[in-house]
Amino acid sequence: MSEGTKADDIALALEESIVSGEIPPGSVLRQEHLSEQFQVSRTPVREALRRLAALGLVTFEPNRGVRVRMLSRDEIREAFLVRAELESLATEIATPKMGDSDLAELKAAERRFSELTRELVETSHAGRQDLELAREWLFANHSFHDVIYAAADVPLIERMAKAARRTFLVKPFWATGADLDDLFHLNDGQHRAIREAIAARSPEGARVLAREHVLSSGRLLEAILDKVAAQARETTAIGSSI
Amino acid sequence: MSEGTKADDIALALEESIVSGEIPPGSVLRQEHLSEQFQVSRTPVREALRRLAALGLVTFEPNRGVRVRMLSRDEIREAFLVRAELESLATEIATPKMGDSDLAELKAAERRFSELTRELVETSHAGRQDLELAREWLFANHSFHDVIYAAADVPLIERMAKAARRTFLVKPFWATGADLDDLFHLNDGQHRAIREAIAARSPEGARVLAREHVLSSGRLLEAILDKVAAQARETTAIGSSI
DNA sequence: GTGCCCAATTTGGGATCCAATCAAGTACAC
DNA sequence: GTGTACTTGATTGGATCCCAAATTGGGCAC
Repeated sequence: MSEGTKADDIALALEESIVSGEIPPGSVLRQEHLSEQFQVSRTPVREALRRLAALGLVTFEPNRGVRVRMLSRDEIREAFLVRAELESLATEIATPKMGDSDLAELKAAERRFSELTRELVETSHAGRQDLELAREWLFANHSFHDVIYAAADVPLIERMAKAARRTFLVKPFWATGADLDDLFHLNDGQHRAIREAIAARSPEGARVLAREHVLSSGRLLEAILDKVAAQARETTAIGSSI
Repeated sequence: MSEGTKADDIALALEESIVSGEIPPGSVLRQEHLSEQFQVSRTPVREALRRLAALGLVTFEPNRGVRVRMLSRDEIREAFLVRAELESLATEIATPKMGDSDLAELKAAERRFSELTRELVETSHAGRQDLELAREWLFANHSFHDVIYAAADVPLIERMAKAARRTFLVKPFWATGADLDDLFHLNDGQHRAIREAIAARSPEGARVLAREHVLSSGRLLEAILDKVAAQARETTAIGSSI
């Protein structure tokens, strides 16, 4: 439809669904079901799944099916380690290359992210769970970093960093609470620091800040996962007492 | 045959052929031809190709075919930048984790690589072109680094670094000559320096050395490519005068 | 030489079909 | 009741045949 082959379209659509949490980790993807859903035969579906498998988003379990990968805590931490490394490199490379318009774009992305962070925290305090807001928030975060990738203009880094970034699932992000506000706002503030270092033409400074920022994002995600896990345990406990 | 599905087997076989230079960059892979070659139908062949495409080894050109990617100088340089970054991280992580047996293994790999480097340089001086030797040499180089990856025990880093490493094609490596000996032996010596830093339990030192080593490997490869290009120009000039 | 049209390939994809495999249930022995 | 073997149903991996659309490489007129 949009562009290229059906297999590509399906792969992209599935990728979106998986990253956004619409299809939860651990699910088994039935070929026939997908072929109905996308109104195609099994052939392009299977090709799309092969692609996702190569990207590490799903795993083939021969004769049993394709399962959406479930990442362990270790794997998530590793993904942030890798991202920290790649992103600091990208930032270093991008710094001397960024013109005024790039910096303006960066500032706009920073501002949008700030707003959404505030919204997300408020919504969360109000006890609501807004998946769409969480998705936008995550998207805004990515946008900020994408400006840097685009300026660095090293496709391989961008590809790999984005691959590592797919561990950053949307789903848990409505599950915040007062005790995480600091982490959220820290995360937010770091964007500004990075931008200022870039504007000050300090590749080394920007590099160090970018690294620290990604690692700190990782700690935020881990804190959120802990919280979700704790909530799940609580729910289970209540459930079992009924 | 070996393990898993046919699509996986084919993908692995093709990957080997491409990296080893048996299938040169720029070739178009015909589905029917491959299905005859591997004695299977087009179905698993196409799935294998999708996987290779996701790994970045080939590109789908809709309705025209699948082409083995041809990397530009820029892309090759970028791949080494990324590898330098990932490898220095892996080395830092691996350093405190490596036991005596790991260090022994590393030393063995280092020694084997030294021998093959000597052989490769000698063979090259004698004017012979031994593709099999070049392949072994490259394999020995990879083995050294693989010991470190294994010790670091971070699968994501390993996967990504190996993806970046596939730019390191075997083919040009018989094309050495006297003026590259220094680079070859420098490269060789750096392995020793890295191992010694690891043995001295200096993660930061090992990290810096690993980074410098990969970047220097990149310079070696670029020098080789220049040489090959120069030879090709020469050959063309002679050819055109006939 | 340039432009245009046609035929041959080749791909993307659909529709069927089948063997191997696995999950789950069932029967059976103990 | 528990453990084991058998049967069954669902699903996958793959083969085979099919066809429309796109690309390519001429040939042919001009």
